[in-house]
Amino acid sequence: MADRVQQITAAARELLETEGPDALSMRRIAERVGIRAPSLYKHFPDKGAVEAALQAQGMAQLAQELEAIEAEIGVEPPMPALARAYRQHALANPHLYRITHTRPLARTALPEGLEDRAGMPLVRAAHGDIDIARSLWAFAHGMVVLELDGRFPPGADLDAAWRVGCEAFAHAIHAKSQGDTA
Amino acid sequence: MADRVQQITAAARELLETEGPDALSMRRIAERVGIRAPSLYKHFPDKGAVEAALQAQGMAQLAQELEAIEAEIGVEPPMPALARAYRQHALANPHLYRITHTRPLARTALPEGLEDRAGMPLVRAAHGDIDIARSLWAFAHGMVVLELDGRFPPGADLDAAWRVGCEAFAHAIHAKSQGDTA
DNA sequence: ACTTGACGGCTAACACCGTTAGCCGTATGG
DNA sequence: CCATACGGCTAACGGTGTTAGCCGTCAAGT
Repeated sequence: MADRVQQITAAARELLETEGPDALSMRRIAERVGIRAPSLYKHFPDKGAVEAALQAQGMAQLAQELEAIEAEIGVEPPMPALARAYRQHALANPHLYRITHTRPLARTALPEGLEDRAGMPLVRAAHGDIDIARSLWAFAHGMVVLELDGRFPPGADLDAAWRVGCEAFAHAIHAKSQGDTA
Repeated sequence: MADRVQQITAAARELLETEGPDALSMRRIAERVGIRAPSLYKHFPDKGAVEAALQAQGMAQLAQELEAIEAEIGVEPPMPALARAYRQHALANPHLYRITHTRPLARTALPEGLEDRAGMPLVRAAHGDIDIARSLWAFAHGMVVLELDGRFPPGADLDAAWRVGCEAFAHAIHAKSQGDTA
């Protein structure tokens, strides 16, 4: 009889990961918890609220994994490692990634500061340049969603695309730092 | 009594653009055409097929707009103008862009060569380097979907993010060309 | 100790969704 | 003249999110 809210989000997450987003229905979630669908509304106002809870989970997990990579590498240039971790997170949790990052973010339901925390590794990689950080984020997100949606041609060399993108941004960061100190 | 298929796709497109993706139901489409929902299945095998027709429309329109920009600019560096056109297309047709580019592409329902045609402007901007073209595409797509989903912070300077991204890729293209001739 | 009220289940139901089965009028071609 | 294909239709199925309303249990207050 642990916290029902937690039980429900756990059931939702398992359902999402094992059977995909179409299986994420209120009735299926309730079934997994052992209650009926209308009872879910005693704990969540609507389906969007349980999806928001999943977004919070996805965001927290991404933040944690990126921070782990930052800690692992030393003074190495962080970009290729960060990019690899970002892509790996998305490929390992495709449905969670999509529900977390490919729809409006339920910011009010998010733990304070979590969104910023998830973004900081990229900001640090960009030496604090917020514009570069945002375009770098867009690049990584774009690569990931295009891959998840099967949008690249079948034989496309995505490692190469990631590499040239990372190099382009690494150069931009380097040039910006030079310009700053000059 | 013009081609019912065309009538249906036109109704679907109007519905999508004016009321958003939730309004794109078989019953609503049929209502707009003046028939009942089951009759749609005399012309399309399922809802996915009419969505595929919309994807074809979205892809063709994007290709045409990018080609128009290419023709308009002369030997100027094409990237900022292409990026502007790409973004403008997405912002002007947000629902069409999403249905066209943020799900698996129904390639079999697409006119022959259209997908390649839509990608060629970016390939040409990348001087034929397919890896740069793909990462550039990911950058543009990422910027666009993050903006459409309201993922950037409220006051974010997206023009600046687009600019630094374009500059980074422009430099990569330039460097690659130098390296090729060297 | 009795009552009250909140909590968290439940069933029934509504309005919608995509889709199928099966019927029927029309219009065309052999 | 007949047959067949075309393109409408109604009825229905199983699914969706969600609401209304009922009821048992359990804790707190008087």
